[in-house]
Amino acid sequence: MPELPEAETIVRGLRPAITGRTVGNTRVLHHDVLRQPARRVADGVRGRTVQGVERRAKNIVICLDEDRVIAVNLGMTGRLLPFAPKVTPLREATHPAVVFHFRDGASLVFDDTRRFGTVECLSDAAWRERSDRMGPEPLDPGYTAARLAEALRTSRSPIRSWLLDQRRIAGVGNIYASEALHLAGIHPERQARSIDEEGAAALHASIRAVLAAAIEAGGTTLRDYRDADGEPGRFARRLLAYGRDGEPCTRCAAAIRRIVFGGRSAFYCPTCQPKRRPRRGRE
DNA sequence: AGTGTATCCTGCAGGC
DNA sequence: TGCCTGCAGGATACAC
Repeated sequence: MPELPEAETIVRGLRPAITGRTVGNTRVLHHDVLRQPARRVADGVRGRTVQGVERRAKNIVICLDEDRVIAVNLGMTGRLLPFAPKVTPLREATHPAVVFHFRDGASLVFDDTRRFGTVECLSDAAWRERSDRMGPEPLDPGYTAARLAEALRTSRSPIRSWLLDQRRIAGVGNIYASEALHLAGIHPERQARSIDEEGAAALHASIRAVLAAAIEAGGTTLRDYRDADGEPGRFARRLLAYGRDGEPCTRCAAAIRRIVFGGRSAFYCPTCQPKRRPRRGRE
């Protein structure tokens, strides 16, 4: 569920809520969200203090002192809910999977209905290695249109699939892939390498614009997503393509279509996003 | 290097 | 009301 803007929104809310707090006991209610023994997580975080909270792609990284991080991937329905001292976290969460108790009585709950999310305790080096395998951050100032164009040049995969591949670009998921392609006027099934410099520049600008606008709006809530304060995002009503099949395109009024490939739905406007590259100049 | 399929899980909407 | 099917912001493993 949560893509880059949702993860970013959570990070911003979490940072002031947990930075400076020291972890005490950890309670694991659902072991399947861990990728390592519960003991290793509990021992790895106990006694360590939160130095900061960061985001990488769709992951939330809680940085502890003494060379440790808690890396959280929210999957489809994951939430990270901080609670103040004296609040009973298990009474507030609906599907608690892991509870981190801080020594001052505050707590942090990883709550995940479907439990596709993951929680890991890693050394800084192990996390860096993981992070190095992920593609560039689209909002990074160093991520240029030329860089995107170059990366697209050799790939035969459909651009929507390309955008979802976290090794090629970080943080884009199914919602914002559809939105960015709609804004850029590119059909989701177009081969990545068929997109020329101009198209890549449009896509680059669209990806950044839609991600930035979604962060500004606190993310997109379709059903489950909530920020660290439990609030839904406000970007859902600004979606122009995702989930709008049958509705008129806001630009040309043609009906938005839904197609399925790569096992997932893609939404696009058949006229604004032609499958063949639009011809330039005279016929 | 691609694609399709299945898997992990729960919940909700829609059809009958 | 109940039962069924299909669908869902992700990631990965597999066969072809």
